[in-house]
Amino acid sequence: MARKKEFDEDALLDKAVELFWRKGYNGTSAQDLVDGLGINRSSIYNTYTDKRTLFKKSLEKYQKAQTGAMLKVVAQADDPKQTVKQIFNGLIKESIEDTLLKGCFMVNTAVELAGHDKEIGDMVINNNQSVEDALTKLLEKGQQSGQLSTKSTARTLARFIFANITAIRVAARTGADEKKLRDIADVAISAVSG
Amino acid sequence: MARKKEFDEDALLDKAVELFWRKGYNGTSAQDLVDGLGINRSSIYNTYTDKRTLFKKSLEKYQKAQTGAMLKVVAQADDPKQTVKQIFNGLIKESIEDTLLKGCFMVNTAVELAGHDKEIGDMVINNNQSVEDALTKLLEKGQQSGQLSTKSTARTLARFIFANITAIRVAARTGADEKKLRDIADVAISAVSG
DNA sequence: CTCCAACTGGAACAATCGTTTCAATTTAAG
DNA sequence: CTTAAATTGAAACGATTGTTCCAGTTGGAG
Repeated sequence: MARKKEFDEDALLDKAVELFWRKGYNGTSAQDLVDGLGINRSSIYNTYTDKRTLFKKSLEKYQKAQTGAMLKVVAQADDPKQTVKQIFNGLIKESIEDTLLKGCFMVNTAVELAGHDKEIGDMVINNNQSVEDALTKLLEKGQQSGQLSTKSTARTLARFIFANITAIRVAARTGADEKKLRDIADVAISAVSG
Repeated sequence: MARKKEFDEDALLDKAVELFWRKGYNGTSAQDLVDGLGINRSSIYNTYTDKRTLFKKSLEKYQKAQTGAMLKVVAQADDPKQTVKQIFNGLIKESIEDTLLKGCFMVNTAVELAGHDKEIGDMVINNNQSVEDALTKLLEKGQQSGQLSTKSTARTLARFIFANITAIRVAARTGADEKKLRDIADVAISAVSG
């Protein structure tokens, strides 16, 4: 047999996520990847085929982590209204700690590529649908327990909550301060409350 | 004296806006500009200095048009709640007619560049502030007439409305259908209603 | 020790990037 | 008609793009 793989593909992918997340697909050059991943140009190409493939794998990894966390939160939620609040609190905390103004990798990709790259656009759409579905389940529970507003369907409320999450992440990318993000979250939360 | 300017700089800028809006700064090449503007490479450079300057002028033109329209709507508003509804209706109409999935030039730029180009980031921040201010005035009027909720300050509500406008434009860029956009707008409107 | 694959370093690829330059042409004003 | 500025076409710039290739080196399994 032969030599073992020296680098941890998974850790490498994390670095790629970081780069693409911060500077986007077009903004990240092959040289940026060589510098940022810390492995040789050749190794990048024979491990990940090409830049676009690496980008797709990075986005996929990010989305699995993100949707995974969301599904976990929803599954464990015994107090849906409190869970919604926690989701926003976590988001705001992340955002104000995000000094590099990365925002959300999925939102950034949606804006940069979804319009002219069908395959990547579909990844974004599928992710959005997963999150919307998870939020719908969460809000349904809250409606059944009388905690949340029943003036709209759970799905409608889920789309609204998802929209406000998106908006907060866009605002974070422009460096909006905590107060602005808090305002958005507060009104959004009260809108879905009974 | 000498020859007159042959092309209409303003009409040319509109074409540049269109290009940058659709494909972003990094996604639009000098060649795209030559093809899209329909004038010579040399003419582009001696009229607009360089690509980045042309981009800034394009963004500036877009923002003047956008903020101008918003200020006009707010100034003429005698029924603030109805005006908010009209803003969302117009937005949704624009979005579903936006078959090229352009979204909003300002939002796209915020996501692509605001994080790593300070000067352009400031243009985005200033624009956002103008829109927020205009919306604040509008919502104040509605609060005074008892039409709109006074559970939050007008500025807080304005930030919330602005956030939902942003979210709708991001969603539009991924090709979201009218129903999804409508859901967001409806809950947002009811959230600011008394 | 040998073998073979993983990996490295670096050169090189053609293509495209943004930009500059220049001679030729067009057009309006004097 | 002359003059001068506006505009064009095309070539060329060096830099960087994404990608490939290959000759070495490394290191674990047989």
